[in-house]
Amino acid sequence: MNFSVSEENYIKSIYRLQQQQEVVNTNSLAQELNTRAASVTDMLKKLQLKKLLDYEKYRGFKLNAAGNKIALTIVRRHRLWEYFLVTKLGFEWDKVHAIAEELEHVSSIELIQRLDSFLDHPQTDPHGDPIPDVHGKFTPIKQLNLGEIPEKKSVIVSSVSNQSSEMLELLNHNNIKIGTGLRVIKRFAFDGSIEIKVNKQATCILSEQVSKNIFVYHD
Amino acid sequence: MNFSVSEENYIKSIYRLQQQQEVVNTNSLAQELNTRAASVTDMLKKLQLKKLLDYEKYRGFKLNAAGNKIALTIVRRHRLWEYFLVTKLGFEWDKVHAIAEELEHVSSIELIQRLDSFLDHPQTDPHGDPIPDVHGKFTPIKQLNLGEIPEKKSVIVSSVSNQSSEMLELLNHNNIKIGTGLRVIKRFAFDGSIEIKVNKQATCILSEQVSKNIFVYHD
DNA sequence: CTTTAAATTTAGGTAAACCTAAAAAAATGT
DNA sequence: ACATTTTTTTAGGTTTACCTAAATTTAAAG
Repeated sequence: MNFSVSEENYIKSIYRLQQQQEVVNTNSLAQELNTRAASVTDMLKKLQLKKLLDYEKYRGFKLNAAGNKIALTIVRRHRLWEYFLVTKLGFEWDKVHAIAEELEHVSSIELIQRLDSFLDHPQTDPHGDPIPDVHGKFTPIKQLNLGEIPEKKSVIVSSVSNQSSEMLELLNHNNIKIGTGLRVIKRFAFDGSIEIKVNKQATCILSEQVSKNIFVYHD
Repeated sequence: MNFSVSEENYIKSIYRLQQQQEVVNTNSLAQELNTRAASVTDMLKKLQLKKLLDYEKYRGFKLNAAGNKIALTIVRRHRLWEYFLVTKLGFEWDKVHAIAEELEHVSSIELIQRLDSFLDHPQTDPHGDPIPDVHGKFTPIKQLNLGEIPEKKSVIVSSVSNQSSEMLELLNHNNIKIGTGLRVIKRFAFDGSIEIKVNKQATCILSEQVSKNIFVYHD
């Protein structure tokens, strides 16, 4: 079956929210998509009609197996294009999200197959997120939230969940990228901010809001 | 200014028709876009309002300077993507048109700049058509129509104007591609078909309809 | 020079994807 | 338990890009 750009964006956003909350609600999806709750309800009906969604009025909704599969092909396209933009065209990793957001809707199956080969079947995108294979399978990296790493622990940055330009600009400023080694020096109970050492060199302070969006794995 | 996918497709089609006819008419544009005359009229008003079009009711229309410039940036994007698909992803030259048709609407200026550099600033697309530069400039190759080449003349294929899969399949079958040497053996007055020798080897017959869509330059 | 035919535009309507405002259901506080 | 707040849905409207059918303009033919 074939989906409109709007439908694909809804599917992708529902998928993303499901990583955090088992069942998604109308308002959070509206916020995610920069639209209004009433518009979301309209689209939910449509996606339910197309049998991609488990949806009970007033009770929330989630993608079913079919919906999940489609979400994963969109995620796959998005992350392959991001990888292309960074490794082949030389974009900075914080500039690719918006462009990949457009490219991901070009739906030729052969295009994505060939792009994948051309890029030598990359496993993760420039933000460290895994790229699903043709069947939607991927090995999730067991990631820990930087906001929960205790003092004196050393870790390596694996991915960043909030990919806004503002967020990534801040990370760039502090020389933090995928693969960077971090060590938590001090944790401030007052506001949840943490002091960290970056690559065994400079130290910096990250707000709780920032550290919650950084995922890491053990050194 | 920013244009919808529909607007861009109209602009591109008007540009293409203008290569053949100075002033474009509603019906031929409707046919080109696989839509109805009434829909075309709707869009003409819109494009005129946006000051991209010289349009006189019932009298035909053409792109003005602003419209032309936009057409050329779309053509540039389309041809760069076609070049990418063939040289980097290994697509056959007759399979890329539809995909480039989607990719061309991704509008990031930086994307196209970087793609152009990545491809080493190609001058022509896989069909032999010149790729306009950032300013819309390109050097048109002086091309002759194969349908008008006299008997016993040898020429080289420079481009193909009808890029339908069917047309290109036929050319592939006869081993004709950009750069192929052709010699007109005989011209049949009855139906305008011609007998040609391909690469000094096999001979084949091309209908007038086909030969009219092949452009060549002197050997 | 009028009649007919062809091309084009207008009028009015549809579907997709949005919106605001009001109604309905669910959650919350006392 | 019931009133209030929050969340969600419904009702009805807008815009874009289509459509058909009818009216208008231009071109062609006798």
